Amino acid sequence: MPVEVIQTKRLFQQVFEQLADLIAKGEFPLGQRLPAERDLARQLGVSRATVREAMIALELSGLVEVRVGAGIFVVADRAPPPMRSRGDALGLGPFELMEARRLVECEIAFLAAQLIQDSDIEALEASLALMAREHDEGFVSEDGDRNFHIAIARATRNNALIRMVELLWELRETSPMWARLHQRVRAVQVRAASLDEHLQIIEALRQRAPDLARRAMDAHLRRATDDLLRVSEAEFAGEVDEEERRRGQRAVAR
Amino acid sequence: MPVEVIQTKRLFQQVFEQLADLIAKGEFPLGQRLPAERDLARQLGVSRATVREAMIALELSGLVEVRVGAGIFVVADRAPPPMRSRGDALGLGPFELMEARRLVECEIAFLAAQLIQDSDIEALEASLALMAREHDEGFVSEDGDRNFHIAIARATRNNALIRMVELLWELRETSPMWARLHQRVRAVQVRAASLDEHLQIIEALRQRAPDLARRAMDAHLRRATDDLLRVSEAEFAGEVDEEERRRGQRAVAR
DNA sequence: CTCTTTGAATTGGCCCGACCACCTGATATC
DNA sequence: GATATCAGGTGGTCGGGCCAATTCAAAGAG
Repeated sequence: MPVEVIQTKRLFQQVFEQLADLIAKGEFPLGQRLPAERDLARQLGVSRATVREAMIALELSGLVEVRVGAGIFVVADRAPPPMRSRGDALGLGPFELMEARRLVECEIAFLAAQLIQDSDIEALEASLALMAREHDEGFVSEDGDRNFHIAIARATRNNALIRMVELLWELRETSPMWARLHQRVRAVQVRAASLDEHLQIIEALRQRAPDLARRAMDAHLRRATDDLLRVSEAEFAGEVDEEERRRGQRAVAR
Repeated sequence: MPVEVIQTKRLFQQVFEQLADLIAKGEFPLGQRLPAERDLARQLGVSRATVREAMIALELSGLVEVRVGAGIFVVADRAPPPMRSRGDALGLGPFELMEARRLVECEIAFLAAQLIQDSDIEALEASLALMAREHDEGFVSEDGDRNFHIAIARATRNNALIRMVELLWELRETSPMWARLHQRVRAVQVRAASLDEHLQIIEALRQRAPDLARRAMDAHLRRATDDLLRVSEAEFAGEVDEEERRRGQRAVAR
């Protein structure tokens, strides 16, 4: 027989949910001060410590702001985003990522070439130097690579674009297939080629040549996709599903 | 003279950060039990209530798991997403958003036209119908618009691209300038034009015409940017800073 | 000897009352 | 009218206390 789920939630969670609900329903309008902790505790029939714990949860959720000595104020009426990346990202394959990167980073390079400043170029060269150092030491972190691509986005001075490139790298870390595939790619060592391609991208940006920058970025990402594809064919013959495989080839052939 | 920032952080935050740091550094390996709350309180020189508040923060961050009667266990060694959207998004302007949308959504439309299936087109028509209904009733939610653009991304079958379009709409909601600007745009009513443009995009996708779809999407987003620009000139002469203004005009003229 | 029971120790959950530093707004002062 | 002052309210922190859940080893049953 199916058993009932007993009130297993901790008190502060119940308080948190109730308050979050009231805020969402507009019972506590945006900007308004919540009742004092002591009052809430009395009204809810719990101790002040419990209310405080719920407040910390509300604060971490970005719903309220605590102003010492003044009170607790509503600063948002709903929790941010459900953070869909968790669920969705599980089925996210390496070629999806590369396809998305080619789609946006080429255009970002195009735009960056029009807006880049000398200080940005210095940042790019620093990232390249980091990659070179990592390469020499055999210590292959991806920080250099990541910094490089984010630095280009930064050159557009567009926070939305920066955020998007960051998202792509965050998604990569949640992709289960990625780790294994990319480990193989690193073993095959293509870092030298990658370094050279990055250098060409920098050169195009330095010349403020949008079309050239876009082409250089496209070539870079296309080769990276090729490497992934080759490795996936060699080592993971049955594991990469058909749709993914087609995506990889389409990305190359398009 | 530059003043020092006083230790204004609340105690539980300091405890939280210290513990999160120790966990990240591997001092408390993954899966291991943390010292008892009472012990931590004694070692840290704070009260148990403070430690408990920090624990709640750690738990909400997904770093630890509380098992009543057994102890508190490390379940992850780093916070999931840096959730940069908060900080960055504050300085995020409407034209940044539109620039980013034009950059990626045009290419997405191009790709979608190659991969779209009949079921996707039905979803698009449903979104359009929702928009039309919203328009007739004067009840202008943005759900229809949002669904429409996400549905196009969905037609690419690429989860990374879908996630990116979702991100752009999430960012919009955190943009302070956006709400005010867009409210004005709605007042000027351009919904009818928007509906027609959406229809043309659907038509291009139905014909599986990539270039046409890209152009239609570009025209749509360009007009939307134009409207924003016009409103910002009329109503917020001094409030939109110069960089933002240039971005808007560049986006139109490019 | 193995398996079960049981109970003491440990742990987190929750509450109480108190004190402090800080913020705010009304009051008193100039 | 502008400014300085002060009392009340607010969150921050503390220490102590009791309870329920968990654990695990010792005691008991087979």
